[in-house]
Amino acid sequence: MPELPEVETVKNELLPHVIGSSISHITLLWEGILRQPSPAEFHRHTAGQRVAGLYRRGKYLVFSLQSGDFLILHLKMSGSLIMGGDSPPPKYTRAIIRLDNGRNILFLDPRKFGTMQLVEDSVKVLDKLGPEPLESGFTAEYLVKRLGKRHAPIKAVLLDQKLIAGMGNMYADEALFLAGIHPLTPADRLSPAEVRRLYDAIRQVLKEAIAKKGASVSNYLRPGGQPGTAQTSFKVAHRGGKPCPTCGAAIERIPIRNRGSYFCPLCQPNRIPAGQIGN
DNA sequence: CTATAGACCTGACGGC
DNA sequence: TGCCGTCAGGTCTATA
Repeated sequence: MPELPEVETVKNELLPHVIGSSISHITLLWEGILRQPSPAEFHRHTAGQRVAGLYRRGKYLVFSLQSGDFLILHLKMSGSLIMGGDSPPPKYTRAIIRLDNGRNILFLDPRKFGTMQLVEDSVKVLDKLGPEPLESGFTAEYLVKRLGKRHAPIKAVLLDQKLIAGMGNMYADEALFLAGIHPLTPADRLSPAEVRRLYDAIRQVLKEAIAKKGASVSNYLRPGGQPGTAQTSFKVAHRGGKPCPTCGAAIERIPIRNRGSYFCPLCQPNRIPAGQIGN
């Protein structure tokens, strides 16, 4: 699942292929991928445009075009961007960004959740996101302040993109494990010391995952077609029933907000009195 | 403002 | 062999 480290890797590895080259045409094999504008407008405003910059914001990938427009992509759960040539596109290819250097960027997405949109102003799409967790706007003080106002389970709150841009299910589980915090703990019941531990854990988990080029647990592949390796060092995420690397206890999986949450019942003890569980 | 459920999608996998 | 339920889960919208 592409989260911050995966999108960061895609951006880094796509960068040398796109900067300075121009889009000759974007083929939409499944029109539903396009949010806005209409396909006709979209083609008219992307054809011939030079790519001036490529950025990541949260889990969004942003191409800034010579015209001043922004092409904004989101891979959601099953999307990946793969560099290709002229051979027939593989199954699940939903769009092809054709560049004038002969290279193609294939947008693969089996589950059709991914999106693409062209906007004049990126603010409307990106401004609702909270701070980047690896940049200076994200501080322990900020996290203490914001978590103190939220009573929902910390796991659910960590996934709120208005709080931390780019956090996703896998890395939220890993960060909570590293900080020794049970995922159901109400956010406003964490002590400042615990929030500081969580702050450090979030940044550590994301940095390590970027160094390993992201995690390939299902569909995610890097632009060159290679998998990332961050999943090999997961302690709890997607490891239900397997032994905790610290204490050996079986990793548990519980649904929180309809999302699988993996944790170690011994290393992340539940401090909620019986009867109060049941969000 | 916060919180939560449902919708959007399709494939892999396990049980019978 | 096939059928069914579960799991994967980011974000938007509606509702309280």
